[in-house]
Amino acid sequence: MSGDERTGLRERTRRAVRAELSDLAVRLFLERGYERTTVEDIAAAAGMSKRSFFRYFPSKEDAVFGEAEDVAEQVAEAIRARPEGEPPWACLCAVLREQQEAIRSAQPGLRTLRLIEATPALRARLHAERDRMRELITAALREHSGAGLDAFTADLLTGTAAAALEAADREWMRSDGAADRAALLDRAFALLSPSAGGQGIR
Amino acid sequence: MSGDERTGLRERTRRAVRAELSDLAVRLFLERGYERTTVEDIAAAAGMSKRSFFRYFPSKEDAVFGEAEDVAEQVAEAIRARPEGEPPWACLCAVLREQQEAIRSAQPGLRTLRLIEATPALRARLHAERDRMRELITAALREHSGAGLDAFTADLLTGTAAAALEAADREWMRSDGAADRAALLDRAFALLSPSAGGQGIR
DNA sequence: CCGTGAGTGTCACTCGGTGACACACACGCT
DNA sequence: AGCGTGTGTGTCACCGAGTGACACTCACGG
Repeated sequence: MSGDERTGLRERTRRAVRAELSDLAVRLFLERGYERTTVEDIAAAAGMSKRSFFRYFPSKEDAVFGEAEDVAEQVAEAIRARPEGEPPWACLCAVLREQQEAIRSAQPGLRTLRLIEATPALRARLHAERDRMRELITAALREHSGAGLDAFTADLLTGTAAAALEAADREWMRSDGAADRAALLDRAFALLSPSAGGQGIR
Repeated sequence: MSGDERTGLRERTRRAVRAELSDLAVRLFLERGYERTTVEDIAAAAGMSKRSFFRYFPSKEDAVFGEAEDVAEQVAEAIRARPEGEPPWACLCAVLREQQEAIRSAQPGLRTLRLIEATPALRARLHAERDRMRELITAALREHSGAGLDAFTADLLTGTAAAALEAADREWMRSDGAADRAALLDRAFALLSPSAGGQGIR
């Protein structure tokens, strides 16, 4: 190897091209729509061949989702680090509250989110991503809570937590990004835990 | 028109071919996997051309999902028919309990469900379907509950209900179809409504 | 017997995605 | 200097899901 200060030259240029390509792709999708923009359009606009596009992204969708660092691993880790004997729902709430910044920074911004929302293929992809994460988190939660937590209840718990996150996200989008996401998440959890004194979900 | 007893001859034969084709497709998918089975394989096995397959189903996926009658419309109707002033969560629980037979008879059976579970493309499609239904139901719920129910809470409610249904379904699949789905759904709702006396989710 | 229309096969095409090959360029080595 | 070698690239050929267009063939009613 040669002059690889920090992260290596090749890796750096590759990342730069990827980012530029992703940016370009999203811009074109927003202008002309996802379906009406072909991979060849993007490649041509970037001055490369279709084949080269696929050397940067395994699929057209991936140009939108870009990196999507695996925040699920981090959340799972945080769950395992929780005090033993803590009730699973409290554990989930606490971790999601703690990690919400990390979760969101790993997700697309408002304008990209709108694009995804409006495009069936991208929505499907987002769902798949979230499903994968939920599975990891469910496993971590069961590991944390021992034999007292059956698979059924664990599914229900993570499913409910996902609903809270999603409702908060949707409300945030409705407000054009103006709403306080942390406060929304708190509100969602409060509604789901009527014991806390609120009027709850009922 | 000619001899159209009941539903019309053409319509009947069309339905019959569709059903046969769908059956054949699912069988092939289970044998050789969804991705490794081409539309041409299915068409050939059914003695028709690829083009004709697409005259019966708009896409390969649709051969699996078949009819999927719109049960969401029915559920929305049931929500609107509920007594005025009923709290939204109670309304949701009651309607989903009442309609669960209808909901399930409109959904694929165990073996098809497993196929879907194992195939990313089909999972995505199922999610999309469920999303569409959830939107209809959310709208109906807001209509039923008047101005007291904001969009955020409505999203949270239907999202949570969806989590209950999904958890019940997953447990049912885990039990190879042996579990009592109605009882599972009741358990899920009970866990989500700790006020009822159970230990709840916390 | 003749029209009409629905169902079909065939062909050509688009678009996402993959494999194979050849070329160019930058590096490290002797 | 010349030589490999690895990495990025373009090109070409291909597959599979869909779509559009056109021609054919039956079964039907007139």
